[in-house]
Amino acid sequence: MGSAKTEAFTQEENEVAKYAKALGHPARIAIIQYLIKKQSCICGDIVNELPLSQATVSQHLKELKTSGIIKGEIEGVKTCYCIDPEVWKKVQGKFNSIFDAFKPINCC
Amino acid sequence: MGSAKTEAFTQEENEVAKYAKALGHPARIAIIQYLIKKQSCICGDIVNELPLSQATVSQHLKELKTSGIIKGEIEGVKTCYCIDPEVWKKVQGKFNSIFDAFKPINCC
DNA sequence: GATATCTATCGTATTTTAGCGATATTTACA
DNA sequence: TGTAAATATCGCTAAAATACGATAGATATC
Repeated sequence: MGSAKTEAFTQEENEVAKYAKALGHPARIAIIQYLIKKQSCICGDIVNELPLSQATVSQHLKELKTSGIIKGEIEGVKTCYCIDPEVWKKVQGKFNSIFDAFKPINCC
Repeated sequence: MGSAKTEAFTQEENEVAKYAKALGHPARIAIIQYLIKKQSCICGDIVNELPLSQATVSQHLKELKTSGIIKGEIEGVKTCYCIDPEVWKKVQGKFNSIFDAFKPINCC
C-alpha cells in the first residue's frame, strides 16, 4: 500500500499537499524560478537549463502542469510554458494562511 | 536510477524542495495545522487525530522532524511536538521570496 | 515530399514513499 | 518488581516517483 489515503483527509489538506508536492523537487523549483526570471512564456530551452535529460524535464513539466501551477501551449514545433497567475495567487494564499496562522509560543 | 539528482542542483533549490516535499502529504499538513491550532506543544494525541495507524503517524512525524520543521522532545512516556519557530520563519521567507518574485505578465 | 527539429510518450530499472502489524523501548505507577 | 501506556523502530508489501534511452508525432523548412 504505497499510496496515500487521500480520501481520509479534507479537500483543503489534500489540495495544499498537492501543491507542496509539486514543488517538492529541486528540478521543479529550478523550472519555476526560471519561468519567473524570464518574465515571459518560455518556448523550449528549459531543457538546456537543467542537468537532466529531455525526457525527464518533460516529465517534470507535466507534473507541474497537472498540479495546475504552470500552463503549456503548443506553438508550432515548440511549446510555450508559463506560470498560471490565478493558480499562483491561490497557492500563495493557501500557503500564507498556514504560515501566518502560526504564532510562536513559549514552550519547549 | 530512481533517486533524485540532488547534486546537480543548487543548495537553495534543494532546500526549498526539501521543505516543500515535507509538506507534500495531507497527513503532514494535518499535523502542522493541528500543532498550530493547539498553540502549544502536543504530547501524544496526534495519533488520535489522524485516520492512520500509530506507526504511520510516527513515520510522518519523523519526516517533519528530519526536515527541521518540527521538533520533538521526550517528556516522560510521552513526546512533546511543536513547530520550530526559527525554521518556520525561514521556510516562510523562502517560499514568499519565490511567490513574490513572480510578476504576472501578458502572454498566453 | 523529404528532412530536421522539438516535444511528448513508452518502456523499463531503480529508489523512495506510504502504510501497517508486530515488536522493542522507555517511563510511570501500582 | 511487575505491569500498563506511549512511542519508536523493524520488517514487509505495494505503489508512486525519478531518471533515461528510444521512439513517435507534429510542424517548420528546404
